[in-house]
Amino acid sequence: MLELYNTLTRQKEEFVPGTPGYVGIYACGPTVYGDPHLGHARGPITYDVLRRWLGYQGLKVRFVSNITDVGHLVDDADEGEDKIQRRATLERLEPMEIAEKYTWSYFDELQALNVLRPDIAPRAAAHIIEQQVLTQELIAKGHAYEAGGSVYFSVKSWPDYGQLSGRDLEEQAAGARVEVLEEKRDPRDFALWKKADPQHLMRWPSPWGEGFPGWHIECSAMSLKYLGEGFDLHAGGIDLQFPHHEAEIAQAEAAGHPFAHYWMHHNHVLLNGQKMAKSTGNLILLSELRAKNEPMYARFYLLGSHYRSVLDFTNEGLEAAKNGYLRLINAYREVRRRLEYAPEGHHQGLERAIDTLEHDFAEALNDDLNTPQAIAALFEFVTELNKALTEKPGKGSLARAEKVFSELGEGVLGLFPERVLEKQLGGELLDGLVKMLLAVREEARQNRNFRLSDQIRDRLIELGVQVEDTREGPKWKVSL
RNA sequence: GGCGCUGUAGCCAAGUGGUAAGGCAGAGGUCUGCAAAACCUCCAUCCACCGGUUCGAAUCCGGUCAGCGCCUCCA
Repeated sequence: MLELYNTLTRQKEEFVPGTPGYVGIYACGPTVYGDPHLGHARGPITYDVLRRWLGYQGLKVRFVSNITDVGHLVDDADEGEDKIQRRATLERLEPMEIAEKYTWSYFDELQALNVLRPDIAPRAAAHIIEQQVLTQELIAKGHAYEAGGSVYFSVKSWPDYGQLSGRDLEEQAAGARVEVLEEKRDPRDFALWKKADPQHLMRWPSPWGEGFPGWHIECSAMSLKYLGEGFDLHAGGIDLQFPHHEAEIAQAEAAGHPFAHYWMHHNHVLLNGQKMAKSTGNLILLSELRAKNEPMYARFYLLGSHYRSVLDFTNEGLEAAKNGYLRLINAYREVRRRLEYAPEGHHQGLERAIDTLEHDFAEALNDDLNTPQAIAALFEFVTELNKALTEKPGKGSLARAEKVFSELGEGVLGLFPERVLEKQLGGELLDGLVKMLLAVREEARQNRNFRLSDQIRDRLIELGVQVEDTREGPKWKVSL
């Protein structure tokens, strides 16, 4: 039984889908106006594990994650240049070229991190009609008003506003630091539709003149469209809790559409103790990370801390994650290798270790997606496995061990994609060449010509090939 | 100023009332021609600090200090 921390109620609750057997999840995606950084990966990886875990348990999951390609203004929700337009001007491209370019770089980086693609990745600009319809519903119900070609949501008309973030809006108003537009009836009101200035490039016709949608409205419109009223779970970064998610709820429910039942918020990745953000330049791009390291190290690193905790990224931490990851994947590789020639039979100790892992792993993930604890269970299993391996366990138990790696390690945590396992194998040509060199080296070793044998080994290491001498002869693999 | 979160070994990180998981690093050992991988042993009398509740607290309550986040765009 899965329990998740629900931001709405501020406690862990049993996760019960509205329709038995089916789960609808909406996760806020990025505004595509720049290269994605490590911080952008935390949410996708967290919710990736969630959907994989639900899927593993036999639930049919529909995972929707949007791409914001319009409506996000530079300074605040009411004024200023559109972020994408500003970037377009800078790069001398059409705004949609910018959106397209960074949408793909986002998905490319997530793919390298073994994050499954959303079932639906709706673009805000492709849902202008839906956003306008929702806006009209709000006007009709008296929760929104038109002013000067723009439409604003009337916060005062919706008493529940502030519920998700636990804010007292009366106090908020007094301390508001945003310059207030005169056309707004209340400083807290936010835009559903904005009139386009003459120089604004992204614009659409509407009942209120040419303009573009406000930032918050897209998520209400698209989540309702693809998941229906009262869908199961809405997720996103902790920074979106207010005002973005608060606004989403208000827009949907004031229009008469019951919204999400559960809310999940993941915490930030810090760098040098500070939040990673495009605006401050304090960040590590996923592309940089990928150029220097196997991206799976980063995925493993992120899953090593709980999603609701802040994670301060350091190179030492990444190094530690790398070494731990290697320990796990080495064991997985060895199991696969042994499976090819192991005798029939079972190994009691190994069977017991697998039972323990299955139990502990499930318990950990069911407790609000406690991935650090699930990984700890994996490590304990690997220690037992390695021990059992010295006793030449039979195929039956090895097959179960293999299954646990592929179903829990890869299937649920997404840690061991075939891509990485194949990378270690190196391919047919490399396999042939290395085996040839190792045969020469073995001959040298037989003749106790260790100078030559060590030279061959050292040169191979320089080229990224690791050699291990075992009782069954030399083994090799490409270092990750 | 308002709201909230965090502080566990050299580093990372679980644990929220019953006497400190796991990983990395480190030390010693087994195996090896030497390595590598793997295994074994060791590595917090103690959970920022001070009070309190309790038979019993890292875990609950109050306070102090430190760091961070949100309140404005942000994963």
